[in-house]
Amino acid sequence: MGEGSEKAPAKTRRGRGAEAGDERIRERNTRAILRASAELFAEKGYEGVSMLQIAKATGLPRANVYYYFDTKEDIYRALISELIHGWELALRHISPENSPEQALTAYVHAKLDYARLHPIQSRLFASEILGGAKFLTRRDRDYMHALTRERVLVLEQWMAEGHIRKVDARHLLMLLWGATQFLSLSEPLACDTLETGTLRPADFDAAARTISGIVLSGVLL
Amino acid sequence: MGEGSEKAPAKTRRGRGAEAGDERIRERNTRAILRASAELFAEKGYEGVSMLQIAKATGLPRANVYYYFDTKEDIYRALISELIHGWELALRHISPENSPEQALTAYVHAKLDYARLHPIQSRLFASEILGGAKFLTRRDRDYMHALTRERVLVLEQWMAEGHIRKVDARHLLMLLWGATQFLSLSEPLACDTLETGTLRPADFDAAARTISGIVLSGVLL
DNA sequence: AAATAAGTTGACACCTGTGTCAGCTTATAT
DNA sequence: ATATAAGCTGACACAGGTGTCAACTTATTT
Repeated sequence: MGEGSEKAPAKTRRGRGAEAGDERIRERNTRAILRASAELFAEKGYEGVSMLQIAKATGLPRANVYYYFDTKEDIYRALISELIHGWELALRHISPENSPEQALTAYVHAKLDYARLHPIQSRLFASEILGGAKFLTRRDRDYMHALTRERVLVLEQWMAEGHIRKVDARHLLMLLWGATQFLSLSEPLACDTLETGTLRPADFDAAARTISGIVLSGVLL
Repeated sequence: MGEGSEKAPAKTRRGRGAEAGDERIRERNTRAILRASAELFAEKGYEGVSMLQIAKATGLPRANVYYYFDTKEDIYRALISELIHGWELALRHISPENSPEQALTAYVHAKLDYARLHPIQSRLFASEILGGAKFLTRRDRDYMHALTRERVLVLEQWMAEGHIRKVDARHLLMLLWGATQFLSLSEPLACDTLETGTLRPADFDAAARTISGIVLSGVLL
């Protein structure tokens, strides 16, 4: 609905060696807004967050946020379009250049590392999908679909070559997605289950080992 | 915050044999409101839904909804407290009376059946957890925790007896939760991946077979 | 130092949402 | 038929949300 109207600041270089930090106010504030709003959106969903909340969390007056983003939707969309990166990064490990063992282990660990290091992005992505993926563009979805299809072909190749058991490659991928997302998305349940107050790196590590262990001995021949 | 103020209708019996349907208006409308609002909450989250939307979806004027529920929170809480049922139902299959094969297969199928037959409840539950489980009471969480602990003990028993491989039982449970939830929670992604417009029973069946197949041959000795 | 562009802000107009209430209609009991 | 309770509803007061704007301040250029 909103056109991506970018206000181009006149980028100018200082004569002297640029002091770190206080240059490019626009860049800094834009990032701060995105950072703060991601957490809010992940927790409360798109409608659950007001511009006032975003402004307060950023430490800016509300009207100032509007100087950088025309609408709340613009902020949300800017966040969403960044999210596919993590998805892609982990999936790349499932490649014909790796052995199935390497590939699946690396994938599971990469996915859980991402979940541990970027819990907010993980939750925001899940929240967007759960809400019907209404802000993902067709382009984004097509791109994800293409990525998925490539991995399906890799897995099916391994099956044809007798490296792994013949299962539905698509459902295997979804099993991995679901299993590797659970920890960060369902943090309250996971904490209750693990009888811990907060998820520690060791918990992610244990999850990675359990998941890759079970899936590997489940599919390897 | 809101006290559970129940307006007790004077339940009276008709003289003649009660005609089906048009008795107990209160019960019928209360159910209609819960039914309609569950779908909305699941999709948009608590804050994303207005009483007007609920009223429209129910087919009642807004003020009439307030006749049955004092606040929006009351509606949401009424829904949340029903959700643990599905959780519990599937978990019961993991019992010392079953063999590990039976138990795990039955669990996976039960969980996916529930997801297929009650997609709205599944999503609502996920949405509540993702949002931080803010409306689950301590009692609810303790109960779920107790249920989980029992299953962990069953699994560890099987490990001690040499029926299944030694893995972290808690993470095995979470693997199952995550894998069996993915299909209905991430419906848009699942549809893209499976190249289908809507999830059909066959898709749930394929998921159940893939998940139980991989996990079984992953943990059985 | 003067001019210009970038950044900041309080206030405004407007809309949507919540919860309440008095008074209405319909059903049930006597 | 009349009384009483259950159910329904339009209108209201209030709180909070969105997006805009003119005027102000600060930075950068010339």
